[in-house]
Parts: sequence; structure tokens; C-alpha cells
Amino acid sequence: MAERESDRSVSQTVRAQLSLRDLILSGDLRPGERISELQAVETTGASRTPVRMALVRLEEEGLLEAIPSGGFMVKTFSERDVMDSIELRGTLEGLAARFAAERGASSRDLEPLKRCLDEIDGVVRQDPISVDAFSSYVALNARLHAMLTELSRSPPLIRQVDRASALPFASPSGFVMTQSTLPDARDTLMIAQDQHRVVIDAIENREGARAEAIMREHARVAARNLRLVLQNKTHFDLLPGLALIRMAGE
Amino acid sequence: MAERESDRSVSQTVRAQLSLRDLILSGDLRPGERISELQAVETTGASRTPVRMALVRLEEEGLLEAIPSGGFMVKTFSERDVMDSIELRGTLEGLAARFAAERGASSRDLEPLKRCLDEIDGVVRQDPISVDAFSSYVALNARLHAMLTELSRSPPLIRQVDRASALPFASPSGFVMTQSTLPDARDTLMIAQDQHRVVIDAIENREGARAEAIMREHARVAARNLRLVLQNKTHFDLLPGLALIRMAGE
DNA sequence: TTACCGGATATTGTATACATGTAGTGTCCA
DNA sequence: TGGACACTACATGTATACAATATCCGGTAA
Repeated sequence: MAERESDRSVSQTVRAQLSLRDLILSGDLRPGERISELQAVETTGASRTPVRMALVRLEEEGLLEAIPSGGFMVKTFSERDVMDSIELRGTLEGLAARFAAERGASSRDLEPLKRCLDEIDGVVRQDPISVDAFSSYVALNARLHAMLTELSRSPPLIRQVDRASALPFASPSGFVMTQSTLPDARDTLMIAQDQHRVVIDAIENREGARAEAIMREHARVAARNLRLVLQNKTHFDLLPGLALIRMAGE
Repeated sequence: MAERESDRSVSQTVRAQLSLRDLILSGDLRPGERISELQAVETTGASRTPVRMALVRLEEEGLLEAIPSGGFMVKTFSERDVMDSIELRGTLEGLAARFAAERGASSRDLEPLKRCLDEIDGVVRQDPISVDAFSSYVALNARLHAMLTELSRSPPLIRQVDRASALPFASPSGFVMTQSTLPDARDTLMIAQDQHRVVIDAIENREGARAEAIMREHARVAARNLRLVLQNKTHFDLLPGLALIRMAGE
């Protein structure tokens, strides 16, 4: 899962960060547990200095929590924390869509978005949708959301959206895979894709409020999927990071 | 300005962070300039390890930018970056207010907010307002905004609001001092205070949309003040961090 | 005169040794 | 038997030494 010796080009810090993130999201490092630096050194192969840097970055990323007496522990999230993180991401993406609409997007700007839209159409058109197609959807969806955010042309906002999407269960593509086995999976994807189309239309027509409202609602599709996953308590393996959610009974 | 030998209790990392932040915001480290670690070591008195930690944290805070080839430089902000950061903060505070309204706040929850409101009334009532009173307003205003955000009872959101308010020119109290010498300073404070009162009223009555809209508009008072400051090109010394804004000509 | 190449210098990335503070455990006393 | 204190062990915070790499300057050739 973690590339050990490979990628000699990237720094030890980045390697340690990736490696530790995998360990956290997979649940190998259990929530609430203190992360031992020495243990992390053994696991990642890097020395203490880059490991410490990685830990600081993962704290800022929201995956770790600083312990007052020193060191870090794996953060835990309540179900509402996750819902709020999704709503937060939707609000920020909504602001980005409004900025894009108000500031105007040329057809040249919108062209790559529309191409992406068409590609997603091609994926959603199949019935039933294969697992591979779901993977394609995830990639295309992530690209579309990234381009929509970029359209705001606001570096501070793009930065914050990225931060809000860093948590895997808050990311735009987080819950796509979890619903891949559900019977009405295709319907959900179609609805989401329709929202994609509408928001781009709104931006094109400079309808800021409409663009904002749609993006907010669009995020709530993920919220619905979260509820489904938590109710069925299934497909936990399809979203790394779901292990960080502490259930109702503590 | 920076406490050198004092506060032996706090870690070197925190001391270096505070010290470097002061240096950045005061403009002693010029925007766009690479920050030399060795120079930082000399300035702060800490060794390289805590200095590096501090640099990483300041990057996450948004004050520094990583240089691809290594190291960090002081970030620069366009006027629109600053405007967007204010709008962003307003949007997040708006979401917090909506959460507070929708989830309900008991009179017990609201009591400290109303006390703070009364205290601000006491400050704003004087005419003309002394410079000391302005300082009091800044402190009370910061407390009120913090309590309003807390009312959302959403740790992820509180975290993001704090991050968005970390940039001094995006903070709720950022531009209060800059307007202290303006003729209609008292009027602006009165208007802002009225918005405080209205948002608390909206939360009390569970009017989510109203609470959200008011908080967004409330942030735009800061945006107006920014325009005034940039037009008059005066009182730059009253907001540390204004030195980071690059003007229209380059 | 300008562009490119090579070396010297300085700066960052990494590893490790040392110091300090915390947590855990065991024993002793009430 | 329970609690408190002291001691030990370990984990983190800090400092520094070393290695690799980027930058800058000077020289040479086109």
C-alpha cells in the first residue's frame, strides 16, 4: 500500500506523510491512540526529523490532534462532524461557484468543463454501470469539481476548498464508491450529473445565487450517501477513513 | 516586540512562531523574499529544528509560501485576495450562525453573548470614542465573534473559521483600528453593533437563513474599511500585515 | 555582447545525539 | 486495602553535524 523504497525523488517528509496517512485512513493506527514517533520511524523508514514534519502537516490536515503534553493522536469524528464537514465543503464550493458566476467565465474557460461533462455522460449512460465505470466517474468527478473551484479565480478560496476536501469523507468523490453496489446507484449518479450541468449553466448565465445554491445541494448528495452507509454498516472498506468515525455507542 | 528570553515555559517552536509572525506582519521580512533559516535562527534564538517547525506552521497559517526548490518565502496578497478572504470568513461565520439558529441556542447559551453585547453598547455609547475605547471594542468584538462561532457546536466548522480568521486582514477585528481616526468611525461601529444584535436575535428565533445573511453582510463592513484604507493609503501602521498587500502597480 | 557552462558557496534536507519532562509502576505508609 | 510518593523508563523537544542540492558568479566561446 505504501511505496517504501520507490520514488527516491520525493523528500522523506512527503514519503512519511503519505505513508502515515495511509496507515491512519486504513485504521491500522487506531483512532484516539497516541502515535509513537519511534514506531513511525520504524514504519516509514525515514528518520525522526521528517517524521515529525509529516506529523505536523497531518495535524494541519485534520487527521491528527495534538496532545497537550506532547505528541499527536489519531483524531476521531462523530457522525455529525462528518455531516458538518460535508456541508462545509458544499458551502465553500457554493461560494466558488458564485464567484465564478459573478466574475464571468468565458466559453473558452468553460470548454474543458463541458468536455468533462460529456465524458461523465458517457460513463453514466451505461446501464448497469460497471465497477470500472464507477472508478472513471470518481476520477472525472474529482476533475470537474477541481475545475469548478478554479473557476472562482480566487487563490484564498481554492486553498480553503482544498483544505476542506482533504478529509476523505468530506471530499466530493468520497461516497461515490460506497454506493456502487446499491440498487439505485445509477439514479444517484444521474441526479448528481444533472446538478453538474445546472451549475455550469448558472455560471454561464451569471446567475450567482443559483450556482451557489446548487453546489450546496450537490454536496448533500454525499450526506445522503453517508447516512446510507452508516445505516447498512456495509462497504466500510470502500472509503478509507470511515474507520475514524466513532459510532453512536461511543 | 518579540519576547526573547521570557516565557521559558512555552516551547521554542511556539516562541519562534510568534517571533517570526511578528517579523512577517510588521514587514521586517519583506513579501516575496526568501526566508533564510540561518537568519531566522539568529533572530529568534531557537535552533534550526524548532525554526523549521515554526516555518511549516506559518505556511499552513497562510503567511508563508513554500518555494518549489526548498524553503519558504513571505506570501503576498493582491487587493482581491484580501477581499476574498474577508468574504470567505463572512461565509463561514454565516454558516456558523445558521447552524446555531437551526440547532437552537438556549437562553443559558445566549446569556454571555448578550452580556458582551451590553458591554459593547457601553463602549459605543460614548461620543466621540476614545482610542482606548476602540481597543476595548476590538477585544469585545473578537470575543463576541468567537462565541458566535462556538454556538454552532461544530468543531470542524470552528476550526475552519479560526483558520480563515488567522490572516490579520481577514479577522473580524482587523479593520476596526484603521478606522479609529475616521470622522464617521462611531457610525460604523454602531452599524456593526446593530448587526451583532440582529444576528443574535435571529439565532434566538431559529431564523437560520436570516442569521446567515446578516453574518455575511457583517463581514462586508470590513471590506468597506479595506477600501477606505487603500484609497487613503493611510493608517497602514494600525493593521500589522497590511504590508503584505501588493499594490496595483506590481 | 550575450549565452552557456562549470565550479564554489551557501542553503536546505536528513540523521542522530542529548536533555528534559511525562507517564507508568512499584513500594511503603496510614 | 487503598492511596500517595518516588523512582525508573521512555517519549518528546532541542541542538547540531553531515550530506545533497540549488544558486550565484565568473569565465569562455560563439
